[in-house]
Amino acid sequence: MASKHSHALPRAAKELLDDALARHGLRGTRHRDLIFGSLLARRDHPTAEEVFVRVKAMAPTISLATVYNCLETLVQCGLVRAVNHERDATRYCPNLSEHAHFHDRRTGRIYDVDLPEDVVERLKELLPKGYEADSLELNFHGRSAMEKGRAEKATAST
Amino acid sequence: MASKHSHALPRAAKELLDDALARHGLRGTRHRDLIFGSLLARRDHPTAEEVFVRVKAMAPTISLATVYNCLETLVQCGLVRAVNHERDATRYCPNLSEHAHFHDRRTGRIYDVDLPEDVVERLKELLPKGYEADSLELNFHGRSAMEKGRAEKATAST
DNA sequence: AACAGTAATTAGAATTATTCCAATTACAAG
DNA sequence: CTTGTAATTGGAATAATTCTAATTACTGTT
Repeated sequence: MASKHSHALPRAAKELLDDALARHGLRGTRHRDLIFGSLLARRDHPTAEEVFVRVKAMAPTISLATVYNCLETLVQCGLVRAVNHERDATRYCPNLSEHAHFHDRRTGRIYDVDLPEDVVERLKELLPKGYEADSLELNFHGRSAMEKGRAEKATAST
Repeated sequence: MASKHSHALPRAAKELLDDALARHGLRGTRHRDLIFGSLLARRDHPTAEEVFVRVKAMAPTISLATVYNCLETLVQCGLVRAVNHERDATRYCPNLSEHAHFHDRRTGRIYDVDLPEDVVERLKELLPKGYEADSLELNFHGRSAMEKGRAEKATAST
């Protein structure tokens, strides 16, 4: 049975979160903990709605607005990345390392793809002078050939 | 003074369009001409609304729905690319060559950045096996240092 | 030129993700 | 325990886009 703390933040994550919030002059709250925790517990790029239903299990009174607020806060603090694909609902993933995304056209799932730092640097060299990129976003689109409809290396998403 | 044909399609573009439409079993129409023409005439990544107002000058009765329809048609035919940035309105650019986009945070403008074929190939090699990408999307985010608020090499956007 | 069949266009309603708002609640510091 | 600020809330509001159900325009055929 899932205890009230099945998604409790590991000590390290908790510190990461509280530090980041403090650095931004924001408070640590139960909802922010829960939401960050739910993202870490299941790294499948959920939408705000999906986070909402997951988190409601542990905080039944939470509102969707709060989920949006908290997610936005986490993004601002650099702990979470917002991932957009066309006009679909924004999805969220805990950041940690630089990576690209692979969008499977067939299933709609999103997979993380490791993106080495030196590749990022090389890409930035494509920019004509005068253009300073502080970040970049790389998305692949195609089909992943998975035998049993299950992810192998990368993390799946709805 | 702008004549009724100030945005008339150059012969080559007209052929490109009609061929692409024919290949997809679609008809050439005045509206499709106008919209494709307006994109080519000013390559500044306009939104559907912006295309709407531009095209209304020459076809005052055109509806926004038609603009959306035509843009979608052009995208399907591979003549135009839809560009998304976060949750902003989709912007459209005539395709022609493989390229990345640079989003200027300050102005919101989008610039095209040439993306050599061999770089694309190299990037696809980042994918673990089992993942077949048929296309990729590369977006830079940052600030462009332009002296007079005017584009130098790349094409500006609203 | 009239006809049939399909495709394109239209105006406006409907949808959807997200943001805004004004009111309440929860903390944190003095 | 007050007081100020930040967080949360539910519901209304927004904005881009899509859908719908007609109408209109072509295309190819007689």
